[in-house]
Amino acid sequence: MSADTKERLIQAAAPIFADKGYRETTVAEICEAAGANIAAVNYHFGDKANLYTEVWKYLNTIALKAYPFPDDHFEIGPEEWLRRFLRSRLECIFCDTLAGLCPKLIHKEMNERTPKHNELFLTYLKPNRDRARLAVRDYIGRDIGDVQLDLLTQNFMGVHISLNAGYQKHKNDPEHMHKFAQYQNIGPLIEQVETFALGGLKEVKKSLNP
Amino acid sequence: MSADTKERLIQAAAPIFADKGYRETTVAEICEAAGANIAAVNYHFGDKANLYTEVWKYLNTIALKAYPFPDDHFEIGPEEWLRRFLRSRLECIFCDTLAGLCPKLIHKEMNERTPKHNELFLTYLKPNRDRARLAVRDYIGRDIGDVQLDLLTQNFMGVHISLNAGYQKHKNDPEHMHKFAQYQNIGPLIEQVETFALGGLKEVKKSLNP
DNA sequence: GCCGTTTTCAAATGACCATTTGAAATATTT
DNA sequence: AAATATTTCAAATGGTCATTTGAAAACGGC
Repeated sequence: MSADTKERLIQAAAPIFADKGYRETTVAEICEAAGANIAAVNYHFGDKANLYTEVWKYLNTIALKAYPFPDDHFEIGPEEWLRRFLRSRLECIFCDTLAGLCPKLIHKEMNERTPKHNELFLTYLKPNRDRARLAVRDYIGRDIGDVQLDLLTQNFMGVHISLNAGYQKHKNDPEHMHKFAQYQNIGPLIEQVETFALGGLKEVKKSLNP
Repeated sequence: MSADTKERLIQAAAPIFADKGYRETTVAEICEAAGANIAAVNYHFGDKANLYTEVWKYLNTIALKAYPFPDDHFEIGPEEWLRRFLRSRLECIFCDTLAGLCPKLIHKEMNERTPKHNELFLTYLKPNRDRARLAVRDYIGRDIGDVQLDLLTQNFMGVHISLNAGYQKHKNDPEHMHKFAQYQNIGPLIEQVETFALGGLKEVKKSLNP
């Protein structure tokens, strides 16, 4: 059945792309994992790059459903929004369900210029950054230059991004395995990260006092 | 002259590897840039991977000389050490001399598993992380679990790492060009980043109060 | 159960690239 | 300057992959 093979290809490709990135993943191994013929990817998707964007769509939908973004911050205020945003990112990174493949895929993409990089960046990544920037601006609450705001947003976002990078890097490393993954109660760790990120913002806010 | 060609290859390869990473760089283009024959890399270095490690050695030496690490922190104290460490990393990232290629190369390597990854990581990256971890531990100054300390170190290091990633990504992007690069006076920006990173540490320290 | 369409398949194609080869050129030694 | 070692060179080799091809198989409407 056609639709079935197409779905199987996406589901088989997702963990492989997330594990090895775009270039290191071969069409052959995806097809093998999906139990499909070597020509299946080109038949169903045209080429490897299109399958890759389908995998993004697939994983992003799953992750967004399991770890939704907080609503806009007009009600809860920017600080609480930032806290919830960060928490949902961290929970997604450290979860071991399918949704966890999404941060993994992002991590791989961030440092590889795949054929679809710009499209993916604009569709899936930039909007989040822009929303966070808005919240950071409102949190600071006074005049701050564009460059300074971009820098601060980058710092804030960098907290979970670099955690993601470190986690992906060491997750399967026997020496580091114990670190976060097998830590039963991840809640206090997440709180510590929140304290760090919000603490950084707080000090910068303080330093901007007139 | 032999030694001459060898040097030329390293110097020509450095900016190319730093720009495109290991895999995307072809031996052919390195040789062309160096004005050498296609066989020169294999003749002088054995293979592409060995040339790559030579480039690491070359750029690391240059960067370390221009932006040295602070001395051990028994005299200046851990907070000042962390501040100086961060500052020297940031200055290196934002400089536009040859030394700036080193963070660029690191950035590329971090997310690509080159044949020499483990060796390079252990030689050039891990020692810095371990030194920073020591300083963070002394800064906190009281009992903190291994996992918590690793996490906090990762957060602190992540500040400049993710800044490096963002900077490398957008440096040549016409829309973002203005952000940091053409900013004449980078000092205040660096101070803001320091405030963020040290502020994060400070809050975590505070939250650990008995 | 026949016919047009869709999907699968194994084998071929062609592009890209690191590395090898062996001869020619250049440098070094005596 | 002859003999030897080193370095350069253009062309060939071989491996890896994405993609194509055209025939076979499965499917769906009638």
